[in-house]
This record gives sequence, C-alpha cells and structure tokens, in this order.
Amino acid sequence: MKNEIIQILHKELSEYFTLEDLKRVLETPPNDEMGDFALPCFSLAKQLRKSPNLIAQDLAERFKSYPEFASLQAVGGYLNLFLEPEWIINQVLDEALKPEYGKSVSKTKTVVEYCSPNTNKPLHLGHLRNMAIGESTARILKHGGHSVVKTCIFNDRGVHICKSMLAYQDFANGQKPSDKGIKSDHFVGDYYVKFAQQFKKDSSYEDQALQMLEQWEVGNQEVVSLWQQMNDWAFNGFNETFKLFGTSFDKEYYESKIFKNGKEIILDGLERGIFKKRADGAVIADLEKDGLGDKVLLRPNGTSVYIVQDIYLAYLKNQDFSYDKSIYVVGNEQEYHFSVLKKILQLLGAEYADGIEHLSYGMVELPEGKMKSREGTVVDADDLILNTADLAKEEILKRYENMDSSEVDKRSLAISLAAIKYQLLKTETSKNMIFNPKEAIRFEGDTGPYLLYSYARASSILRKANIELKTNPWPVNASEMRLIKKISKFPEVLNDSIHKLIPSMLANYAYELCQSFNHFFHECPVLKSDYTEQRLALVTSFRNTIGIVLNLLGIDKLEEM
RNA sequence: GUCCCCGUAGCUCAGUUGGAUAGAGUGUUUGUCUCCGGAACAAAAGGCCACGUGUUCGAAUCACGUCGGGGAUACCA
Repeated sequence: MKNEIIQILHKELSEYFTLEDLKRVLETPPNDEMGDFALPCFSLAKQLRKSPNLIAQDLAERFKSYPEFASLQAVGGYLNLFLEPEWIINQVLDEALKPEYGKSVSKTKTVVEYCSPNTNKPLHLGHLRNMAIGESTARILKHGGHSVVKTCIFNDRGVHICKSMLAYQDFANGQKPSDKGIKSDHFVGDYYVKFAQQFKKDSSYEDQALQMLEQWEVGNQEVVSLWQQMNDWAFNGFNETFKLFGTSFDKEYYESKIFKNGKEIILDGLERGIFKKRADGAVIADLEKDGLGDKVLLRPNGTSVYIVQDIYLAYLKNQDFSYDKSIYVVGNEQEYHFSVLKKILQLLGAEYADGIEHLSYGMVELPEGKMKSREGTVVDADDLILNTADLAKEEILKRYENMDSSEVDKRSLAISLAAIKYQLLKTETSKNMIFNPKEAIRFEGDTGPYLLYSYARASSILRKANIELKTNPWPVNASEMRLIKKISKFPEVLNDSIHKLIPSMLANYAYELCQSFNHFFHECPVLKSDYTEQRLALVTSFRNTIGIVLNLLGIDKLEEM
C-alpha cells in the first residue's frame, strides 16, 4: 500500500522528491489521529525559503481532487495524509488473501550456512538461536524470491573430538549409547565431560589427546575407526535434534574432508604477490591498512591455519552453487574472523567475495551469566525442547482433560517450539540476549504460544462459518481499520527484514499483527454481524498473513490448540 | 594497550539509515465474560532513553568524552 501512495505523491511532487526520496522520507505517524502516512516538509524549507508548515499546506492543495485521500492536513511541518477507508480496504484485503502475499521476484542465488556444530558434544541453547535465525533467514530470503541453499559445516575433527575419544577409550569399557539408553550425541558429550574431569587430576591428559590427533592424522587404523564410531553417534544424535527442531540442510560439508585443502590457493596468492613470506617462512596477509593487522595463513612449517580451510570452503561453495550471496550465520565473537575472510578473498580477486556476509548474532546468556560447560550451566537443546513440551502438556490437559494422548503430544511439541523459537528470534538479531528458561515457558503475553493462539482463534471462526467471503468495502470501525492497516504493513516489513538481514523485525511484526487481531476479535462479532461476509474476509486475510509469517519464522501452526 | 558491540520502566525487550506526546510484555493494582476460544481484552501505576558536551529546525537514534557490561585482538579450531 505504501508503494501506491508513493506513486501518487510522486505524480505531483517529482520536482521535489524522487521515488527513492519518497520511499525514504514517507513515514507512518505515531498515532492514528495524525493520519495514515506523513510527509515531513522540513527538508524543503531552505530550498523554498518558506516555513515547513506553509509548504505542507501548499502541497496539500495539490492532492485535493485525489479520490485516494479522505483529507490532508498540514500539522507542525508535516503533510498528514488520511486515506479513504474504502480505498485502503480495496488495496489490502484481496492481496492479503493470496498464499503468495508479500512474495517478490529476484534472481539472487544465496547460500546460507548455519548451525555448524562440533561433534564432540550435543547441541545447546546457543545452537538453537543459531538454527532459529538460520532457518528463518533462509525462508525469508526464499519468500523474497532468492533461490536458497542451506548448508552446514560439521567440525568433525580436531583436538576437541580426540578428547571425547580418549575418555571413551579409557573409561567406557566398550559401552554403546544403546547400552546406557541415552541419546547418542549426549553419550559422546558425556565423555567430553569425563575428559575434563580427568584433565583436572592429570594435566598430561591433554597431551594424550594431542597425540591421538597426530595418530588420527597419519591414519592410525584403530584411532580412525574409533573416530568414525563416535562421529556416527554424534551425527545420529544431531539428526534427531534437527528433526525435532524442524530444520534441515541441502548440503553438508565436513571439516575432515576439506581441512587439508586451500593451501594451493594461498601459495598461488603468494606467487601473485598478494601475500608475503615472513623471515621465518610463515606466509602472511598484510591487512594493516584495513585495520585488521597481519594474519598468518601458513605456519613456518608450511601447515595451514584454520582460516585457510574457510577460504577453501568459500571457494568450494561457489564451485557447487555459483552463489551471488553467501551468508554465514555465526556468533558475533567471530566478526573479526569474517572481516579477515572476506578481505582476503577480495585481495585474491575472487568474484564471489563481495557476496559474503556475516549474519552476526548475539550471544545467549542465562540470568546468572554465561553458559559454561565446565560448570554444568549449559542448557541442552533437546532437554529444553522436551521440558518445555512437558509444561505445555500440563497447560493443554488443564483445558482438555480427555484429549487423545498423541494429539496432546503433537500440540505440546508445537507449542514448545513456538515458545522457544519466538523467544530466540524476537530480540534484535545482532544483540546479546538473556534467555530465562522460566520466561521461555511462559505462554501468555509476548510469546510464541500467543501467536499460535491467535492463529487458532481465527481458524476456529472460519471453521464455524459457512458463508462466502466478500471483500467489498464496508463501514469499518477503529479496531477493524487497525487490523487492516497492520496486515498491509507485511510487505514493507518483509522487505526491510530481507535487506537488512534481520529476522527479528518479522518476529516483532508477528506479535503486533496478532495484537491487532485479538483486539478486533474482542471488539467485533464476526458471525453475528451485519457485515459477516466482510469480516470473514478480514479474518481470512489475517489468518493467511500470520500463517505466512509464522512459516517464515520457522514456527509450525496449529489449527486448534 | 588497541579495536568492535551493548547500556531504554523493577525484570525481559521494541523503537534501523535523525522526526510529532519514547512503546510492548511481565510483575503490582483494578476492570471486562447471557456473545465467534479467558493461552484473551481494557485501565492505572511505573522513564534524567547510563552520564556529560556538541552537531541542527528536530537526538533514544549522529560525533566526541566519561562510567558500566560483553567480545575480539592464536602460528586454537
């Protein structure tokens, strides 16, 4: 709807504003008494040597004959536009009934990498925020017309894995996850904890892990098969969690398969004079003028450091998908790493380097501080989801004592995931957040379950109605108008969310949309009304819109809850 | 030491390229149910937008400084 208004304004105001200008300056006033849109006229004051309010008055004159506007007012230097309600209804309702509402077209090919766990311990709360953001970002971009490939790099080798392996070898007596009846990635993680305990008693234990890594690297049969075994367990466990959470990858990469690659890219860069050889033989990238300092790429002994693998992976992903954009969903503590990565690829002249973007999200902390695995304060992903589902179950049983247990399970899991995902998505993506488990399992107010509830309420009305919809305008009241306008904002919000790569914007919109709906629901009878057909159309538009938004957030809907 | 991010109501957070009277949820107090789902709606109370100085028609938003919190600064991955 905003676009249409901009087009109309531009017809008369092209001497002052380009379409781009209007897009930037046209705003939504803080409250309804000030109109539907407002054009600030301050910037024209100097140019026209008139007071902003006089300018606004003059501009208002030009639109008097336009049927789209009910009235125009000049207030405090703003030109306030009051749209004709009928026109608004016509603009919004039909559009919002379409399954593809808000969709746009784009030729962009985008790779989204996220999650990327180590295989030595199970997924935790931090991974959940990562996955919520990654999955949601992928879906949002898809709705924006991108063709999206979701990828994950598994850090399946290194000392950390050897630590779990070592402790397993020394303490497990050949036990398997099935023997102990625990989820296989948790089983692996338990030996990582065991390692830490042993390390406390015996500081040489770390050296033993390093020796094991050396054995792995030379292909010691016994070590490699132990590694294989433990990784299988880890991956099986991860896959269960991915399924439970509702995410999946189109392409998986494994560090163990690529960690030796990339050296030739560096040597080639050295030959081309892009990198330098230091006196001790190390190859370095001089990023001093970019404020990033010297970055070592190859050690004096010729072995490569971690970032070389990432350089190679960027190259490999481009080989595989020839992407326009490559988004890395990784915590903000790695901002330096990704600045360096992008810069080095640019220096190398890689045409795909400019498309690299670090979607940096904030750390998740607990009310008592950072999660620390050593202190056992890590919130496990599976536990959180299942415990929250148990609480949801209680809530359901309060309302429906005799519900079939498989239905209870289905609903309680959906509610749990909605609660967790929304909680993790609604905080501004780049900001650190405090996750209070007690608050995440709250089902009232600004929460995921509130969104589900609103959707289910709308569905409930529609189930009861056997009347055709009509989208022709009717005399709407304030709460209907508020809902219609809120629905109309979806394309703008989505667009913003795509361009700024901030999924939290959409999460916040979802809540506001549901607030407007619940207000409407309370104020306006639908089935017993003179405007039943029209109100049904409005409810359907809402349901369709929030349905799309929930899907973009990666939240599964419930028709009843 | 240097660099980056953050600081908004008791608590958790919106407020994005500077706009009108700074908004939600929660908690506290109170109201709404003969009516489509009360996991709802409405109201009261709660603010030196960390502090200071600037920039300008206009600052929570931009600049500089101070204080407080977090992170990065590995030839670890």
